[in-house]
Amino acid sequence: MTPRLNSKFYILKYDSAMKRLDRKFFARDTERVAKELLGKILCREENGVIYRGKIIETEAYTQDDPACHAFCGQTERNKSLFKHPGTLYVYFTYGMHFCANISTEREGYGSGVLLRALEPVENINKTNGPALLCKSMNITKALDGSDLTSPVSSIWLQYEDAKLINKKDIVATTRIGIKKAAELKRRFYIKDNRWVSKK
DNA sequence: TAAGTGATTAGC
DNA sequence: CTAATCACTTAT
Repeated sequence: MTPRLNSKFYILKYDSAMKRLDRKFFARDTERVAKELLGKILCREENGVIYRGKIIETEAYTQDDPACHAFCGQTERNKSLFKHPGTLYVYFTYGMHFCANISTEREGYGSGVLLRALEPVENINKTNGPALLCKSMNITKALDGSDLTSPVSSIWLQYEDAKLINKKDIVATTRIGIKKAAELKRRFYIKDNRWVSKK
């Protein structure tokens, strides 16, 4: 598979396909995926425009966790959390906001990582909160169920050779905006990053 | 600290 | 069916 230099379209498709994080990355322990997503680049293409942001804050949710949307089992709303790892779960809340998660572990088990904040990289600006980042990239319910690992998906994670964020630069603390299981330290962010959502 | 805003879900 | 809740944001 070699890109033809005279075909812009072909190069774009080739480039995108080769750079995407694959299913194996997501098919692991949810907390581990939440930590390793820090520093990765979330990409979204719409109408020929590519939006990019570096993930700098995440939260882990597993089916055995009372704060997880999947805790009471699968419903029409949360079904994407149960799909194969790397599936996007977008939900609508407070009558006006969308939030995005990525399913983890294995098919049939309801778990995922909430994307809470990005550091702008390309064509986005206000991204320091889970609903703000969705707004900045126009992530809506229409994308719920998307396979982030598919070479033709309009939303994906860019593969980066860069090293994982050093453990000493990852802060692990309590999650925001939940009442149940509020003591669990399943929120992770890159230390000293100015785009971390405010408490 | 409270309002805005409507889908989702649990409980009759 | 009804009512409470909600992994948020913005403006007081």
